[in-house]
Parts: sequence; C-alpha cells; structure tokens
Amino acid sequence: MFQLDLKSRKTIYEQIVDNIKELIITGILKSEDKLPSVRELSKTLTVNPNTIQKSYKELEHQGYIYTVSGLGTFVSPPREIIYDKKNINEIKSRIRNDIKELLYLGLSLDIIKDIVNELFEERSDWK
Amino acid sequence: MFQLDLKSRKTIYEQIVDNIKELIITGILKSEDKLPSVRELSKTLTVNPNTIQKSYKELEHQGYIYTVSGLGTFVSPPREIIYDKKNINEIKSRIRNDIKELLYLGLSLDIIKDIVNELFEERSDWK
Amino acid sequence: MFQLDLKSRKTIYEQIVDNIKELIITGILKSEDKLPSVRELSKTLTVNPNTIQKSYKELEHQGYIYTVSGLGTFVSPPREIIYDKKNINEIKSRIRNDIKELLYLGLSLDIIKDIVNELFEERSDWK
Amino acid sequence: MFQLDLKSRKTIYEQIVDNIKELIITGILKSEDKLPSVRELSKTLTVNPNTIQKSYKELEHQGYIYTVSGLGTFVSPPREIIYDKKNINEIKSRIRNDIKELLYLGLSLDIIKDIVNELFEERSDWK
DNA sequence: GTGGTCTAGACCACT
DNA sequence: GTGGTCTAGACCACA
Repeated sequence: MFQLDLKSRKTIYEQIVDNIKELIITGILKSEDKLPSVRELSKTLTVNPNTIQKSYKELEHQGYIYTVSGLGTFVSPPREIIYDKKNINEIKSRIRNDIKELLYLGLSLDIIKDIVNELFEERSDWK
Repeated sequence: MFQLDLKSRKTIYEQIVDNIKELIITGILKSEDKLPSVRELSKTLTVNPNTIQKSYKELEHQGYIYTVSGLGTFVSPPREIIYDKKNINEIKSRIRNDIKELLYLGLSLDIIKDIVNELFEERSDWK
Repeated sequence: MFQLDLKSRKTIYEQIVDNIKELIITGILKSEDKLPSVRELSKTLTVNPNTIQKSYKELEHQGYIYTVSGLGTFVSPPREIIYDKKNINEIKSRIRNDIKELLYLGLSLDIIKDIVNELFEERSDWK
Repeated sequence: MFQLDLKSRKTIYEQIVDNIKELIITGILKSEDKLPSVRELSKTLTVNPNTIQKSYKELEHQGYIYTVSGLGTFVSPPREIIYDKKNINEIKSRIRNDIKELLYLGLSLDIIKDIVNELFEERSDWK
C-alpha cells in the first residue's frame, strides 16, 4: 500500500494520514472502497494498532473516510470533503513565505518558478 | 519586535525561529545587526531564557545568525547562509506538501497554479 | 557503555557526543542499533535527561543517529551521514590545528610526519 | 599583525593566544621582540583590554612570552618552551580519532593521506 | 554585560 | 514507555 519513513521528522501517525489521503486524492482508493482493518494494516506496516486507530480517527474527522462498526472503514464519497477558505489562505501564506526564503537564499524568481513547475509536473499525470 | 501566539500549535521556540527568520529575510534585520540578548528577549516575550537560547542555536545552525560569546548574537551576511541543496530541497518539499494539501481540499491543479502565479506577481516588482 | 571524565575540560554533553560518535565509528554501535533511551542513559551516567537529549540532538544534527519520537533513537545507516565538504573541512581544520600545536611543542615537521605515518600504519591493515 | 574571526566558535581570547603563538613559531616574532602593549593591541583589534590581558597571561603561563613590569612584554628565548610527552600523546590521539572519522565518512586511506599531506605543504615553506 | 552548560522537575504527544 | 518542550534557577567563562 505504502511505506513509512522512520527517519522522517513526521510522526508515524501523520505519515499514515498523509499517505492514505494521497491514495484517496489520486483515486487509487475510490469512493466506498474498504480500507484494511486496523489490525491488518498494523501488521503490514509493523506499527502499533493504536497508531493506526488514531490515524483512521483523524481521517474520519477530516471527512475522508467513515466507519461502520462491525463492517469496517470505507472511503467517503468526494462531496463530503471539507472545503475551507480560511485553510486555503493559511497554506497560501506558507507558500508565500517559502518563496521569500528561496529568494533570500539567492535564487532568482525564474529559477523558483522552474522549481515550482517541476512540482506541478509531478502531479500533472493524475488529475 | 514580534508577538507569540500561544494558541498556535507551533512550539514557542519554533515561532521564535520563524519570526526572526522572517525579519531577516524581509530585511528588517540587516547583516551584522545585533539581536536582542537572550535575557532581554526572554523578558520582553516572557519566555524562559533557555527557550530563547534554543531558538538562537537553531537559527545559528541554519546559518542565519552567528554568536560571539560574551558579546552577543548577530545577523550573518547573506552569502554565508548555507546555500546548498539540502536547504533548498527542504523548502521544495514543504511546497510540495502544501500543493498536496490544496489538492486534498478539492482545488484543481489549474486553480492552484493560478494561486501560485498570484504569489509570483506579488514579488515580480521588487526583484 | 562509556564513562564520563568529570575532570575533563570538555563539557558533559560534548563528552557524550564524542563517546557515542566513537562507538559508531568503530562499529561497536551498528546501523539501526537502538541507543539507550534518554532517561535510561541519564540514569546510568547520573546526568540530567536534558543534557542527554542535547547530546542526542547534536548527534542527529551531525547525521549519526535518527530519532523516532515515541520509539527511540537509532544509529543511521552509514551512507546517510552527511558527506559534504563542510564536515570534511571541519575535521581537516582540526588536524591543521593539531599539527600547529605539535609545532608549538617544538617538534620538527619531519618528526610530525613520522607520527602521522605511524597512525596511518595502524589502519592500513583493516581497510 | 593578525585578524580576528568573530564568526569562529573560538573565543576571542583563544584566537589571540593562537595567533601570537603562530607568529612566534613561524619566527615572525623573534626572541626578545617586544609585543604591543595591552592598550595598543586592544585598540588595533578593537577588543576589550581585559581580553588582551588575559591572552598575554595565558601565553606567559605557557612560557612563550614574559613580562617586565614598566617595560613591556617580550618573546621568550626558544629553550623555555615546554616540551611535554603527555601532551604530544593527547594530540596524537586526537588526530587518530579524526582519521577514524574521515574513514567512517567514506574516504579512502589514500585520499586522507593526500589531505594530510596538503596540510604539511601549507607549512613546508617556513620550517 | 554576554552566551553556554547543567540540574530538577513538570507536562505533552505519540507508540 | 518514548522523545520534545518548557520553566526556574544556578553557575561558569569571556568581554
């Protein structure tokens, strides 16, 4: 399904959340698909079940998945994903700061644009 | 100088690092300017001196400031800031994550491109 | 594991850094080995946990170890150690200073060369 | 005479001691030469007189210079420089560790030898 | 006055 | 249990 990077500064639980989000966004996991059970994923990732549990709860909270007790956990239909203007502005502001920092490091605007376009390329195939 | 946001999820020391970095990047703090002493900033922010020192060490580590023991802490000249792939890749990776998050939020790639281009417009006049 | 020398002019945290580095370099601590937890080492050395943590952070910073919060601290695989000019130049500069000091002590350049060659002999068999 | 590097991690007083030592070793300052007065050097280096004072005391303690009150400070004749076997072994051991570290960083013995020889070249002209 | 180290002890999030 | 942050307060060396 995906791999964890223990050396990353990200928490394991954050990585799981991000990875599953990514799988949903990219369409690898589709609406109403069943996610692996907590125990199952716990085994395949060799990670404490509590950690998986917590990740699922977070994803549920964010609207990406839902749980039917006794049946399992499933991917939510797309419409339920939260669309939040405040949130978008926060992210925009973070990107603004990163651009500033790159400029400060001596990169030219053109080079920075290239870098960002590179990032867009990474995504351009699947959406 | 700046204010801390106690409600933020960021740790105090991270906030201090980010704020000072911002002051340096925007040119409000210039090369060879003296930063407030550990104790001084500690008082004005009502934060423990150890926490300030940790922030200063992190900034020093990142190459933004340097320290003369017994004299104080100063802003590094811009060229000395570590201009290496590691640093740039870190920022690149931050932007990558932000783009992902925008996608999670349901924005299309084209809209995100527009947003980023907007940010570039903001800068195109002053560099 | 190792012992601290309270008489040394080196600070405690420097001694810890140097000792652990030595254990890693000599291969006594191998890649992916778990280091003692902060609290554990704190007890065995009868040193404050903060001091241990500072040492661990410094080692992480230098690329010798990595940390998984909640799990523990581990030895990095060798390739990941920051192999860059900065690191090597630092060591080079240390050796330069040592050569200077030997000259201060009245040794001639030739005698110093002999001493260094002796050190190379020690290694020539095992690498 | 020489320049201080404020960005260095070395203390100012250490730098002064090292620099003057170097001048004596290289023969630029010769036996019985008069050193600048504390006040004078204080001005030319724009450094606190106490710092100069302390440096001179350290150099006197190590046998490199001597003071005649009312007259000034002078370079000691060469024979008085302390020759200390214990000290030499300590330095040797430091170099051994540095070589180990370079090996660990992935450099081959031959490359390390080249590096060290480079350092010897730096000195080969003046002794 | 400056930064640097260290201790003791508390609290938090993650596993 | 693990590491990470933070406070309070002490002591040191250097300028």
